[in-house]
Amino acid sequence: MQTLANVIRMPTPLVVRGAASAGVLEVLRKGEELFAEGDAADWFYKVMTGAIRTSKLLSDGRRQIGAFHLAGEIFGLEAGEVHRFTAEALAGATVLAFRRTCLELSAHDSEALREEVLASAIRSLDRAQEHMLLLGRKTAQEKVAAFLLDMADRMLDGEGPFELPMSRSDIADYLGLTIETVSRTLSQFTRDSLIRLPAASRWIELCNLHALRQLNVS
Amino acid sequence: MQTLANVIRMPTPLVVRGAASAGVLEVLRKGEELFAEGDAADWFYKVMTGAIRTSKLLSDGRRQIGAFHLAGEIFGLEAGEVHRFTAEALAGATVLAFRRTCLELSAHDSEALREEVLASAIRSLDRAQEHMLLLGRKTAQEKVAAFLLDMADRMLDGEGPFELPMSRSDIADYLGLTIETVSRTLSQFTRDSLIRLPAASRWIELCNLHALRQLNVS
DNA sequence: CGCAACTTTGAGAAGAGTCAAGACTGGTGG
DNA sequence: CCACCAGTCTTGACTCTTCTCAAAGTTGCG
Repeated sequence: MQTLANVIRMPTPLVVRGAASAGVLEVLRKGEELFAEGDAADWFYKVMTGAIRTSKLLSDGRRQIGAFHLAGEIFGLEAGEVHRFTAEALAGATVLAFRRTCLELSAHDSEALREEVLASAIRSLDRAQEHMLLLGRKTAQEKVAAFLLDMADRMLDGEGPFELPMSRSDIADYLGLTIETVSRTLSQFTRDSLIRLPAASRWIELCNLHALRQLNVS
Repeated sequence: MQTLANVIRMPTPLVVRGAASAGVLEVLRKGEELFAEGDAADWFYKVMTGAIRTSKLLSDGRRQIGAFHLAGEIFGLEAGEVHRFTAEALAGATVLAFRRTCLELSAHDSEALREEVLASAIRSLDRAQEHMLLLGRKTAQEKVAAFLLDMADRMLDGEGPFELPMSRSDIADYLGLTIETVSRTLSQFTRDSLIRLPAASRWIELCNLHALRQLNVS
């Protein structure tokens, strides 16, 4: 189903100025795919609102989510001609799409965008390094604690419960665990009073930051 | 022992033109550290000869190697003021060092270097994505098969045995396994005639590429 | 309200880790 | 040139974390 996204992209693109340069705004609904592994990589994107997951699939269905991108982050830029991972909206999201060719023009129009893109690529690489350490060397408890602290840090301005934008399955595929292990670990954290799960399963409150940070070794 | 490296680095830096821009050549001996996690990130590097490993350590000593960099690859560029991982030479290696400030000058001198750096960052991100999939979702056998095929592809121009530049411990820390599991998996591959280990433990020959590629799911 | 999708929980299996010992390699010095 | 030693690698026995399979409990959307 291509609704708003296409309407906006095709007849008369809605060009937004600001951020860094000109871009085309796209509105995505929950679960909607922005691009898939193997698609031509003519565009790259910046998250305006909502959250995007980027993932890779093995032929037998095993999935690894490489990152959750929140507002302000740039993603989808490729070295080759095609995208090397899939990007989907976690819930509703809006993104600004940029033609990849923008970067190739040597006009200094694109100077600012270019710098933003390089900085963003380096930050993504940083995050990827950190995530490889988590995937390769941390225990299930450490992984879940790291994830919760990271999400709270990025989504929350202070204390209190907050709503995770992703399912247990997304969390599992991000942390290299199964949904059962994620669920069991959250239950254990609840029993140990590290967190509270107030009924609706995507809401969470971190109660014992100190203990969570101890689990989140570094 | 600081030999050529210091001679070159200190009195009158040997400036090399070519590649993309000016750089300072450094010679590293086996195991020598180029920079550590937390060091000021005033320089970034391009591998000229040999191989470099980049890694992160947890406080209790667990280590994750993020990448092995072979000739031609750029690494060590950071978003912040300090390096977020350690870089060490696997065996002897030479690298070209660039001042990070090169990139900040808007002169079009640095245009070409800048482009090379962005391309390199994107390629690194690509590799990181692929490696996260391996770390999070592949079995020990699949990890080792993927590693062997990748190394053979990067180090070898065709058939025949080749010498891995890294120890079992490096391989284990790269694949998120223990050295025992790496060793057992290589032994199993040998029993199954997928590879041959001709005495000297770092030499290896891939005998059954077809079977290895089947293990290396994608 | 009802059903599909998601989440939790349990029991058992298995892949990879740990601990321990022995073999091999490669470099050093006699 | 050979012997020795430290470091590296392999192998074995056993443990344990996490996965798998199964079922019951929730949630939330239509």
